[in-house]
Amino acid sequence: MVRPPCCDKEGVKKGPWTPEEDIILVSYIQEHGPGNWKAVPTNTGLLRCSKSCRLRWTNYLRPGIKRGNFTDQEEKMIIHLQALLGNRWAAIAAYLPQRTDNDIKNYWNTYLKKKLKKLETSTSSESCLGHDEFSVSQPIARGQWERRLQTDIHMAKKALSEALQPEKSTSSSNLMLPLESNFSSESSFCSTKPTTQSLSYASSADNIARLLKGWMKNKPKEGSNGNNTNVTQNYETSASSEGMEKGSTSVELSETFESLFGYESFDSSNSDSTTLFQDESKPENIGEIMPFSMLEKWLLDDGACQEKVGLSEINYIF
DNA sequence: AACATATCCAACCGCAGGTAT
DNA sequence: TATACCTGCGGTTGGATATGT
Repeated sequence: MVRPPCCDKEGVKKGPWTPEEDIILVSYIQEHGPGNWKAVPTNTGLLRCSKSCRLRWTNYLRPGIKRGNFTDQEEKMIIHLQALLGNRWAAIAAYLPQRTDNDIKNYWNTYLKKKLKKLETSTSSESCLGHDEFSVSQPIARGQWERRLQTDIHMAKKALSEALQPEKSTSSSNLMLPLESNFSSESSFCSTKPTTQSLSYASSADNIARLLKGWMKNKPKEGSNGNNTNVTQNYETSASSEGMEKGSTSVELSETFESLFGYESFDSSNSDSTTLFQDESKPENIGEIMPFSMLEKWLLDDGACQEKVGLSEINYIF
């Protein structure tokens, strides 16, 4: 069938969003909830296509998005998940609920890929083998790759274990940094690199995010479509993250990590368990992508299990 | 200081899958 | 069943900024 292009209409604005447009969009979503994107430009008067509105919301304005400064744990998660899942950024983003697929994709393309390549080059130079990070099918190179992965796995496990101990979780708390603290902390926000544009506009986004705070607390009214249920749950979670900041308990933190790494989190039948994954992403697909318990074990289990499970999975990829 | 080059990342594009009619 | 529409995804682009010469 012939599909009309989405954004080729005249009078449809393209390019960067202005703070004013953001406020209009956020105000509208605040009132009606996300979803039914087709109606958004019409109802708001925004000269944007529905797709652009949805993208702006999901990638930038949506509450609970953590920006900049990927933590070590996040970085390792991305590396491992990319090795397991390939360039399925949405699936990877499902494991990092505070990050958007776009963010992860950008991070991978602009930083991690180069970093891994550099690592691989330095490693390969030792063995006088020329190959990039993805051509590790050669036995010798793969051995080196596996060793590095094992080290990474070990470090990730260690970090996660520490994260599960609230009193020690200062660094790992970044993994679940709540929206407000994220924005309120200039250092955490702009520590990756001082981008003046990002900073200045981040302030706008910050303000918009704060506008949403009241809404998160008051919970948006039940939407007319099915999406809103999940989205509402997501905002509840955001609000609870806010609670974490004001006085997080070990139970909350543990639950958060259970949500992050728990198999039950993906059981759609368990509608009562509100998790960070229950947003617009498709948790039910994750089970299809791979057995999540495998990854769970890989990252969290003891060494023996780690090597058996993790490496067999990695070998499978290669 | 001026220019060239590299880097980053928000946004766009096209395609695919799901759903409604 | 066929068609139209909506939404989500991954790849790519282009403008802004940083860095090097």
